[in-house]
Amino acid sequence: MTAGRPSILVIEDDAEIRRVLKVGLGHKDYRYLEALTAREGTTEVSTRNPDLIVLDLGLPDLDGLQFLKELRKWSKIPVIVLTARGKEKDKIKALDSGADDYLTKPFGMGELLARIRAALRRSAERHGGDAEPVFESGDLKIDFVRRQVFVKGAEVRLSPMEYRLLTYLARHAGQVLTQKQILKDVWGAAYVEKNLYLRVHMHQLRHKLEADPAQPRWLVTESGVGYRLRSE
Amino acid sequence: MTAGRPSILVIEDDAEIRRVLKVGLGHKDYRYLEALTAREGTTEVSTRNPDLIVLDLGLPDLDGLQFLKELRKWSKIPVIVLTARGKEKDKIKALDSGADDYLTKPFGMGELLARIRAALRRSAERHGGDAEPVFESGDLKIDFVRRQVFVKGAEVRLSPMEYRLLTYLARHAGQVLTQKQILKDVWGAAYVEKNLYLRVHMHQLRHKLEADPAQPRWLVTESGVGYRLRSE
DNA sequence: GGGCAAATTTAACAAAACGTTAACATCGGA
DNA sequence: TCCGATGTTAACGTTTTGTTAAATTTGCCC
Repeated sequence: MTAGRPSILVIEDDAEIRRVLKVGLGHKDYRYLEALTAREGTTEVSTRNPDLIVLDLGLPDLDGLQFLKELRKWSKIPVIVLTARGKEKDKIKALDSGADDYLTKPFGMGELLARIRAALRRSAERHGGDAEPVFESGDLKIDFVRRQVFVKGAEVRLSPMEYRLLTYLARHAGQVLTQKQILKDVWGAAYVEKNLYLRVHMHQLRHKLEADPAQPRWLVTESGVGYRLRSE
Repeated sequence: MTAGRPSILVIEDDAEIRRVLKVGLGHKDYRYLEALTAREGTTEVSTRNPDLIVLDLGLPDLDGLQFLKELRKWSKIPVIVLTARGKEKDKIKALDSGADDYLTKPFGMGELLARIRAALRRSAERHGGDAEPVFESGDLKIDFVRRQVFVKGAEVRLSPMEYRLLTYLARHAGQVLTQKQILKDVWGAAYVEKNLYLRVHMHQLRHKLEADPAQPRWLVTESGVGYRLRSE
């Protein structure tokens, strides 16, 4: 909501986790809403119009994934997904279905709050409408108009593919992107299986942009999932 | 004049008026081009890419107004319209359709020349952004008013095409321009596929301007994309 | 309008950049 | 310690860009 505090809808069947989240979120910065099932979640979303959703993938009635897919047909509300450890497949499927970020249980409240802040910030920028003509984070700078990339003020020369890949990551800065998503959007739908392309080009980008390519500061890999361009 | 004069396309069916304009325009300051019909005018525009158009509204085949509307879908070339006395309605419609100025017949040559100068100046300003009369970067200097180019203070002779290409790059200095963009704006819309023209002329420009043409300092290529004139 | 010089357009070929691929190394979790 | 996922490197083939010179067109003076 534009006025007052942002509202966060938690869709979660486990009472213990709900209790923790209610305490952690509802106190001062956010308005806390909750739903115990996907069905209930759907009505909550359409009647309360929350600013962000925290969704547990292991729901009793309807699969959380199914809920997400349905939601994405008509809404772009940011969704942070909670998964049980080891359910890597579900996590990736959720991201591919339009989730913005994920957290593996058990998680710390501090981390969840940080990810909520990041997602809300990205969402606000998206709504700001005008696509920023430059991206800046630390000493990495991308000028989309001039098609130039700088590290510490010095221009870096990128190939067409490298530039495409980097700008794609930058436009979704801070967000986890699955390998499939990246390949689909940067190379094209026919290339979703070509993970090697991504590895090689990511390596080249790190080589050109990172001070220490072995310890990347911006182009971080989310093992088992994909990559993320860290912002600031 | 080392770099060619602005070219003006006159679209006019009346032979007498054409004769007057040819004498008045074609003599020294401008290159005179002509077309007798709107159809002919369209091909002239797309193949010769003139700097300005003088258009008679009373054409035999297609209405001059119609021509103007079609033209404005793909080109911003300044157009000065000629109307017969009393056809006020047409005049207004022409301005609404994208004409830059108008003149009522009969008109004096002096007035037409003044309006042409004004329109060309406005057009140059539009393209240059700021109305800078000179471009300077390192020891490369372009005087847009005198149409002269200097390297380390010594004047360099450029062909008309070379000059057009260089000034186009200079007016977008620092920005990467795709081959298509350059071809469309420098050669004309009919030439967007003629990449070879661009390669050859770029080579000639480098030969004339760069200290080491193999390691260009200003006229850099953005592989897979296009070219860019680096500024300081 | 003919003829000359300059400019542009072609064509053929060379060089460089790029994407793709394979083979192998390394890392991190079970 | 094993295995899958990710990182690294170099080579290959293709596409893009550069180079040169010749053919054609254009502008222009007479």
